[in-house]
Amino acid sequence: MPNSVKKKLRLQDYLPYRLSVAANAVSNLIARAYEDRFDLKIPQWRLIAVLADEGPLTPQGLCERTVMDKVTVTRAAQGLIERSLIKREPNSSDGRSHRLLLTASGERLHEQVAPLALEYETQLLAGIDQREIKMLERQLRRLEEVAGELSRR
Amino acid sequence: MPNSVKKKLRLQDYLPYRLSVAANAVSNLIARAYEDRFDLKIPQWRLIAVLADEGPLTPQGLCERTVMDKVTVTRAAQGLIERSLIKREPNSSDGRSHRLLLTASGERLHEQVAPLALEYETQLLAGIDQREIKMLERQLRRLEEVAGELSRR
DNA sequence: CGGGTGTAGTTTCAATTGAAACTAGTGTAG
DNA sequence: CTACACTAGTTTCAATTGAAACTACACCCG
Repeated sequence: MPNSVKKKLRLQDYLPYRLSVAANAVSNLIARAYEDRFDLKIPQWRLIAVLADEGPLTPQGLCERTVMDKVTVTRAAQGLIERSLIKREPNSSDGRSHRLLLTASGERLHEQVAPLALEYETQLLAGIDQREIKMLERQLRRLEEVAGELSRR
Repeated sequence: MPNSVKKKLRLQDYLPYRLSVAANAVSNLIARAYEDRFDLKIPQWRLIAVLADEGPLTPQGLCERTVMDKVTVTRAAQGLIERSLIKREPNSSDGRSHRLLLTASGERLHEQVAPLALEYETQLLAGIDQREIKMLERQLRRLEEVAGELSRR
């Protein structure tokens, strides 16, 4: 593109806008589903998903894997502990920290939520072919990375 | 895919998660830029962008075009009115409503923000070819639409 | 060791959000 | 007309968010 061609700005076609709108629509859908059926907020659901997938982790580790603030992790964990879906164990290697892990009932809950989560994903992606899905995922990761770099300047 | 193949759930590969993370990274980047340089919040910037593109609109019209709540629009507009970037005119055809439009200084501000906005978009999409960009946009619109439909049941 | 600097997690507080209540004007049916 | 149901926009209130302060422990240096 010759750089003399100035693109006009239309919010409707502006990528950050489209991205935000799409993400909100999807988030709201899923948030309502988990809230209604399992009384889980999204941060709580994320902790459960990660703990089920990776096993015990410190809050720190959960922050990294969920890209959530440590405050958000603390609070999500408190809620789950109250419901005995996860529990704490001391962290022998660092007394400031602790390990969080699913209880048996947390695991059972996860076994219920996971299929629903996958079902939503399937519905959302229905009619998009496998190749495009891969590409979409790649681009989302790339956007995240580039945005991260730009903001670190 | 034979439906006996059960996909395992990994948060890292879960589309709604990736979408949310990417959108947050991009939003935060842009939000900081506008805030720092122009003292604009994202809802305010959206109003300006739409008014510059489409001319005077009612709050209602702005809700539709920005996919924001009417409360959010009211508040964003209040802030802009205080700074005289937009103004109100009575709506002759409906006394409950009014029209919002950019002032001269609002237009000047828009002329400053728009190039920055486009520059960010360019940076974010750098290295993705035109065809893939179109596809990404199409998929984001589709996700939004499907999510909307699913939530309306 | 003991003092100082750094880090993990929690708490506090102020800002942002959106649902629900509210206000004022519209439009229609009798 | 005028009463009633409805809609546009604003305000109120409670929930969510994250930055900053705080607490408790870790780790390094002399």
